Amino acid sequence: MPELPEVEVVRSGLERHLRGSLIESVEVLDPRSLRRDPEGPERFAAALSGRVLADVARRGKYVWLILADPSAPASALAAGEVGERGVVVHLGMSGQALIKEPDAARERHLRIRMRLLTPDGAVRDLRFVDQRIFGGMFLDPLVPAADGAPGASLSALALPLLPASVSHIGRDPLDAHFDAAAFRRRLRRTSSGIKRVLLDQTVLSGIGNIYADESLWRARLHYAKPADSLTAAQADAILHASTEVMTEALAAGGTSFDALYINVNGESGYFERGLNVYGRAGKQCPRCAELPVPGVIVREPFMNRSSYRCPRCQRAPRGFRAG
DNA sequence: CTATGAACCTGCAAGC
DNA sequence: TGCTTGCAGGTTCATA
Repeated sequence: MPELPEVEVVRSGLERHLRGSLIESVEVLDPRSLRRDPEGPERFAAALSGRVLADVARRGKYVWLILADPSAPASALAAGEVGERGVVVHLGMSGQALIKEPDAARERHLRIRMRLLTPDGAVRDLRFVDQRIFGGMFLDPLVPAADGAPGASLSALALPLLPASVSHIGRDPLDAHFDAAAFRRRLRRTSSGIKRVLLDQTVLSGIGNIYADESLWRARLHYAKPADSLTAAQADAILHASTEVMTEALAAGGTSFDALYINVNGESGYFERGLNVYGRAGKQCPRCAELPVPGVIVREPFMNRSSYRCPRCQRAPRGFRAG
């Protein structure tokens, strides 16, 4: 469910609540949420209990909690002295990371609970709630970023590290070290449809089905247009559009269609009203609305899901056949 | 290497 | 009132 803006809303909320907090205990209520953890629930809980959280970082749709170095003094936190592992959190389609009072009612899909002691002495829960269990948590070693730049798109400590299992994920468009020239070169190397490329998290990360469609609408491009047929200007237009739409969505607290996507305090974002095509089949294209014959948004099957576009603004490439 | 498809899950809405 | 089908903000792995 969540794409970059929604995940960043969660990351910044976690950072605000978790930096410097002590993990007192960990309770794994459903081991399926630790499917990707190599050592299993008991060792996961044991490894985290008693540790302090130094930072919360993100690349694309992946978030990770960085553990403080247990042998370093508290003053080392600010200097970026951190432990060797991070706790990766991926929300999948329906995951939530919530900060709650410990006695708050148990959520229906609560999967993992961490009891925390905050630096100012409060006791809080970090709760991982996930209806569909496509997301999860796992412990992962931190490794140097390939380019030596900070491994995360955003975090307080600009560490040149990231979890090993996130290292294949490309930088996201909001990352200060995103390489636009490399992105243009990558597009020229493939004849895949542009939306397929935008959804490939190794090319650039953070874009999912909503923001792919919204970016393509803003750039007036059809999802099936071969990447290697795009001009440099069109490639830049996509990059500009995706950066713009995700920045706007982030400012609005993300996109929420229902109670599934919420921030760490349980609040919904309001960017749904900023969407121009996604989920709007049968409605007029906002850009065509003033024309004599306005375009009407269509929904088309694409990669076992849906694509939304305006047939007037986003013409099919030559020889394109739907389905 | 690229490109599909299936698998992993639960819940909700629409249609019969 | 059921029951069935389709659909949902994602990723990974297996098969052509």
